[in-house]
This record gives sequence, C-alpha cells and structure tokens, in this order.
Amino acid sequence: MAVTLQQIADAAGVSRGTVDRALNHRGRIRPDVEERIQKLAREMGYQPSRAGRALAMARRKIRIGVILQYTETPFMQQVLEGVKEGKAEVEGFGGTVEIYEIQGSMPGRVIEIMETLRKREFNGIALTPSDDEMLKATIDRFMEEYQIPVVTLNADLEDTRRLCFVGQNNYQSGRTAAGLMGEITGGKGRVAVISGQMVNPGLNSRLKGFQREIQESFPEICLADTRYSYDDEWVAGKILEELLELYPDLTGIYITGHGVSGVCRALKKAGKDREMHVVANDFLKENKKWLEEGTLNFLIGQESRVQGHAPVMILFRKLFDNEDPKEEFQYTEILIKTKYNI
Amino acid sequence: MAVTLQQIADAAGVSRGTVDRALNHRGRIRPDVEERIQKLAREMGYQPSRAGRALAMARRKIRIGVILQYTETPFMQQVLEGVKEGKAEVEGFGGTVEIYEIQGSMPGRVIEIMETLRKREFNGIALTPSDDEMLKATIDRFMEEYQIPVVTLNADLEDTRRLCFVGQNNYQSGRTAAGLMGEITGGKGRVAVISGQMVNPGLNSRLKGFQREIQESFPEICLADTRYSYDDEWVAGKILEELLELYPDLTGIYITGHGVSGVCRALKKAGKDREMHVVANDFLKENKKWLEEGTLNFLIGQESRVQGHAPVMILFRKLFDNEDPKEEFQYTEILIKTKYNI
DNA sequence: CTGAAAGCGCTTACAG
DNA sequence: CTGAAAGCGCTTACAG
Repeated sequence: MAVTLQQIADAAGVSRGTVDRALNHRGRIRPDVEERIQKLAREMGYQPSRAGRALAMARRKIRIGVILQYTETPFMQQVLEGVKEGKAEVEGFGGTVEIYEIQGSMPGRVIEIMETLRKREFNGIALTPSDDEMLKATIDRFMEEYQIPVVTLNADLEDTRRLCFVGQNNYQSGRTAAGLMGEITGGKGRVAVISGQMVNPGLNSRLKGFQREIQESFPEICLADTRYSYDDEWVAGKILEELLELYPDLTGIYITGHGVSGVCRALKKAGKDREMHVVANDFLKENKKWLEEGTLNFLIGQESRVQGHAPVMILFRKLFDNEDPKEEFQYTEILIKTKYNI
Repeated sequence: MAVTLQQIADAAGVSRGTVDRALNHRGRIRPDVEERIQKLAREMGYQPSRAGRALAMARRKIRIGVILQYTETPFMQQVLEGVKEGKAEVEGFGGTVEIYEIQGSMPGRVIEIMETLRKREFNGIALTPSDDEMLKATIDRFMEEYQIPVVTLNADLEDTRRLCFVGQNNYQSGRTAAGLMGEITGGKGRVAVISGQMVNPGLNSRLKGFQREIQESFPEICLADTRYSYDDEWVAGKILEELLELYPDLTGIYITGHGVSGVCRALKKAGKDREMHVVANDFLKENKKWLEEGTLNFLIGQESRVQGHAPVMILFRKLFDNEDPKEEFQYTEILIKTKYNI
C-alpha cells in the first residue's frame, strides 16, 4: 500500500497542507518542521501520486505548444506522429498540447506563433529551429524573460539557452555510414558522396563525419568529390550517371539525405544496382523499398517518432514535476537497417 | 479545455453516474439513453481523464506481478531495469508492481509464485516462461478460470492462451546476422556458427534463420558445422582454436549467444582478431568492449529494457483501460550496432 | 433503470 | 508559519 500525504501528516501530527509545503519547497513553513517532515517522508518511502497531483493541478493548466517546420516532408510526418502520441499522454493528465505545422522553413512565422502562445499563457514550447538570429534571440527571451522553457528538436541551436535538444548526432551518423561502407567494400575502392543542399547543416555534419572516418579508418578507400542534388530526385539521378561515366571503377555511394530514389533508379537503369554498395539515410517508404530490393545495402535511421514524442514529455516533466532533463543533448539512437530487420 | 463527464451529463440532462454507465458499458441503463449519450460524447470529443480514473480506481487496486528467471545474467538485469521503469509508472497511478527474481530456471517456483499472487488477489502477471507442461497448464488456468491475464516475455509459449508475447523474433535475428555476414565477407568463404546449449529454443531459432538465409542468399558461402559452447567461455575459446586448426581458410564466425569473450580472446591470441569477420548477439558490457576494439564487426541486440517495460504497461492498459494489446506477437526491434553507433 | 453522494491523493486560495 | 476546506474528474456502493 503506497504512502499518502495524509499518512505522513498523521505521523507528523500536522496537516496535509503543511506536508505539501515541506515536500514541495513552497516556503511559509518553519525550517525545522520542514526538515522533520522531509526525513519522515523519506523513511516512510513516500512517492507522490501523479494522478492526485494531475487532478489537483487541472485548474492551473499545463499548456504546451509544438511548432514544426517542413511538415510537407514524410520525415516530419513521422515526427508529427510522435508529437501526437505525446499530446494524448499529456491530455490524459489534464494538460493541453497544440501543434502548429509550417510548410517549408519560415522562422518569422515560428516567432509569430511563439508570441501568440505566450499571450495565451502557454508554459512550454518545442520547435524545429532555423539558423536565424531573430529566432535565436526570441528563444533566449522566452527562456530568460518569460521563463517559458523551449526545447529544440531534430535540429539544434547550440548558441541559445534552449532547455535541451532532441535529435540525432549527425556527425556520428556520418561516421557510422563510413564504418558500414568500409565493412562492405572491404576497405578498398572508390566511393562518392551525394548530399542535398550545400547550406543544410545537418547534412554537412554527416558529410564531415563520413569523410573524416573514411580517411582515418579506411585509407585505401579513395573518396571522389562530393556532389549536391539540391534535394531533387532528377538531379540526383543525373549526378549518378555522370559519376558512373567519370569513375567506371566506382564501388560505393553514400547518400546523406534526399535523392535516394533518383540514385537507385539510375543505378538500376545502368545495371549496377546489385554490385554497387550504397548506404543511405532515413526510414521512408520509398527508401525501404529500395532496401528490400537490394539496391541499398544499409539504411541509417534516426528515431523520428522519438524526436516528436520526447520533447513534449520533457516539457511535461519540467512543468508537472519541475524536473529538468538529465542531458542537454538528448541524442536519438542511430539505427541501422538491412532488408532483414526493417 | 477538455470535456468532462459532468459537461456531458449537463448537456444530456442526466447525472454523471449515468454517463459513466453509458460510456463504460456497465449495464443497468436504458439502451436508447446509452446510445444517445455515447453519440453526444463522441460529438463533444470526450477523452476520459486518466488522472481522474486513476484516483477513483485507487480503491480497487491494480496489482501486477512480474516473475523473472535467470536473473543472475547481465541480460536479465537489463530486462529488470525496464520492469522497474514500468513499476514506477504504474505506481504513479496508484497501482502496485511486485517483482520476483529467480536464479536459473525453476518452472516449479514460477508456478508457486503465481499461486501466491492469485491468493493475494493480484490481477495480472508477466513472466519469463520455461518450456514446461505444468507451467503451460497453469498459465491456461489463470487466463481462463481466474481471468488473470498472463504475458510472456523474452521467450514465448505459443501453445498456451497467454495474452501476448513481448520479445525478439529469433529466427529473423538469425537471418539478419546472415545478411550482415554476407555483406562483410562479400558472399564468399567459410563460416562457422558457435551456439550455446543445444536445448535452448531461442538460440536454435537464430541458428536456423542464419543457416537458411546463408544457403538461400549466399550460396557461395560454405557453412562449417555448428559447435556448442554450453554457455562456457572457456569451451567457446577451445572450440575456436579447433576450428582455426581444422579450417585455416575460416573467414567468418556467428555467435548465437554466450561465449563471445571466450571466442574473442582466442581470436586475439591467434592473431586473427582483425581479419576474421565476427557477428555476435546481445549488448553486454563485455561484448561492447570487443566491438569497440574491432574484434567484433557487428553486434545484434534485442531491446532488453523494452522486454521488461512493455509487458508491465500492456497489463496496466488491460486492467486500467480494459484495452487489449493490438498484436499477439510484440516483437522488439532487431538492433544492429557497430562501434560507431553503440 | 437512474441519481445523489462519498471518496481517491493531491494543490491552492483563504483564514487565522 | 499552520490548518481547514474546496475542488480537480472520475468510479462505486447505496437509495430509490
């Protein structure tokens, strides 16, 4: 039978309210009484009931806002699912979660929504950031001036005071890809990288991690120059054709982001889809298909649902239990999939 | 603002109790009223508050028992951590979770504990089973006669009426290992398998999956005969020495279960730890060390914590929300780790 | 078949 | 600094 506040109150010879003040550091209590009650609670193994607390706090509501950019992409749709799971969980405790979806990238719109949420007395915000000075300043203002915690998800803004970040360690993801490429090529041959936009910091980190690890651990692998598909499937395919012509001895390809289908189709057309070693990113339907067909050897994933779910729950624990996240960088797992464990 | 029972009651012109009866199919209500209220609740977007329900149900307590065998192994210790997470969660809702640890395998003891739990009015049990006729009969009796749901974890007993199973698909795990082995050996050479006990059904499934997939997808790989270490590190090392002598051309080793350290040490001693391709199972400290050193190429894991956490939460949802698990087979992810994504 | 009331474990104004 | 009381959203005997 779990210990309740009332039982501690009885044992201490005080009222429930006093025990509450002692255990939750609310002040307005004599220090020696506070200490005595805390000790007693510890001895009795008191664990507060989340249900009781949730119900009592239903008046002063917990309101969490989630702002997602690039929601037109399948990847963000997966993140969105995770957010919705968190929403259901929080609302079961009497809180509110509102979700804002932005197509493409619009940092100005993110700021607007943040201000609206503040006026509506929301008390926590999770968002996918952009590398924008105004947005950075706004995040800092929310954290410091308004005491509204902000969690970044999927991408980070390290130079802000955001509560924490939930997402992948892209550099490490790139290194993982290099390790896989080294294994399947036997550490030999020529390997090319196809990336997305040149300005995408996430993809650049993967690229850097990949290059660095290939150079250090597989010195016999010759890296061809990196090409950019600008997130266009057709361009990606075109790049592949050029690479095949330029380097008839090409043995491996690493795709940091978009363009997987373009590359795979072109490989198939050239009759090289079996022999070429290909490592790509993200568990999208299309990509899984290429993995099952055997065109891709490995697919690296990043727990998209967790990236939506965890930020909501971190904010909830902060607001409900006043519990800070243990880590500033909440890196999601780097998942490796073959056609067998998809 | 979330809709409450009271609001529905007001809108329907009935009492809270009546709405409760309608929404939770408790009977003792006129069918037309029940239907009208259900419709109304749907229209108003009613979502029951878990906090409210939890508090109200605190009287008729939810009691869940967890019985783990082989708790002396590091793997089961990880499962145990997951169980404890579930315990904390359930107890925050006013329930109770009791954990019973058994060293080694003692199906008789499992049955004893089950009976005790029944007498103490527990209403859900999760356990690691053994392939034992008495235990199977007991599980069926609990499910049918006493209406106490039982969830099997880590290993399954398919021919019982257990509510569901949480654990790895071992056959698929073996196939995954075969896929990895094929990739890193280039689909050529001679590969040996070292397993644990001949009577371990889990390891046998992995073995079968591995053999089948190698034969089908990598016909040029020659499978040496399977050896059994009887879960002994020293024996495992001895086996490796023999294999190296017998097959100087050995290129790959798949270890289905225990014995990883024995094999790796012997490989290192023979100076073959770099060139040999080794795929092993389970994220144990020792194994991770061999992965980081580069002796192991891949480690396959099975979400040990989830195997502890999920069964507790499945029982909780069954007892608290009367919600059955969606799948009879709750397979945990087959995780692939290299030294880069550990 | 339906309603009124008590109570689950907590928090929060309000008195004192 | 401390206590008594109301109330959060539900479930559950108990009356009728």
